[in-house]
Amino acid sequence: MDNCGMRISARADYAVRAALELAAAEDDTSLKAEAIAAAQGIPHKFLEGILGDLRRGGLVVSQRGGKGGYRLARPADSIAIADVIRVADGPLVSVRGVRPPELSYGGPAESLLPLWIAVRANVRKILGEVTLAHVAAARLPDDVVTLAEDPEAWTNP
Amino acid sequence: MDNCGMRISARADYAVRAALELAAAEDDTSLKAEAIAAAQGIPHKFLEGILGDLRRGGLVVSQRGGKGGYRLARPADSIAIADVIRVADGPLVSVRGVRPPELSYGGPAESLLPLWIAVRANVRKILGEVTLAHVAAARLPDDVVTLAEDPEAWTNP
DNA sequence: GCTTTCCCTACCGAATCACTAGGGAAATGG
DNA sequence: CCATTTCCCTAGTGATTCGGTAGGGAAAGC
Repeated sequence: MDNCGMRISARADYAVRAALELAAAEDDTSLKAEAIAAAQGIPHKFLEGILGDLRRGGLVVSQRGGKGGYRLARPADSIAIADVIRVADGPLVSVRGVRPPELSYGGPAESLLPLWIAVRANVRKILGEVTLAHVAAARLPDDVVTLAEDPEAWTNP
Repeated sequence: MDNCGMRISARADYAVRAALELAAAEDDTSLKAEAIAAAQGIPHKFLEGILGDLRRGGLVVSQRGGKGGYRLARPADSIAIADVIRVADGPLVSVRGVRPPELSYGGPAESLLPLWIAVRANVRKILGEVTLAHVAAARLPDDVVTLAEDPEAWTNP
């Protein structure tokens, strides 16, 4: 009972932070996994696996050898946070392990499906519009800033 | 890698559906756990545990014996979906198991915190304004309907 | 050929998830 | 009082996932 309705996994969090380090260093210099791990306090071998996913997902390119490392495959302003999470951790939102459109509800729960869809659409809207460049430059889009400025958004329960 | 960034657990989904059955039956008749389980296709003993949480959370009252069962402790239009999820499953949104305000990020990830806060605020806004009465009557608030009407919201990714 | 770095597979303990089992306690009906 | 019904509580369980480790192999550069 002490978990949470919706959680962002360590994988997703680490993936985004690693991508942000790459976005910040973006001037053709590539960063080594070990450097990213140190900068963000992420276990190095665990991070290697995540960076592999980002590479297989086409978000990052890698180079081996002495001057090797990772860099973004595309400009930072063309990679949304949602892209990173999806590549590292699968679909953005799911209910009981399946994606909302695959659900079917009966009786008074029938309108639950459109509700989950609305929640998902909203999460998509935010995480799909905010890019690595936005976060790395600490310049979030206006609507996101508005949401985050509300002091009530920072209170716990 | 095939999970999801944000998931709604079976507990939360079941809890909301059970509460919706109670909301629909709301004319002082109480429903037995077995009846709710059958109506929504939820494993009966599992549901009993969830109903216990709802009772301890003050959302539901119970009565034992032949004419016993469960009913809502308050009118259905005063119970938000968020209330049900929180009681059944803990905080609405968390990152790596902790709630956003307890996080601390460094370097280019510094603006990640306000981003998670904004996501959480948005989820709260929807799930906090939609009540059991809304869903049970299939009359969602206008802004939620608008979100759910967009055909793009129903496409997978 | 040597170092550096990425890359891959496998493994691990602990926790969590979704559920089940079994019985005890109260309310009702007779 | 007794039987039935229903909720209530504790404990357990198999499967999966989570977060992380270990070890070595393959390529790039000097």
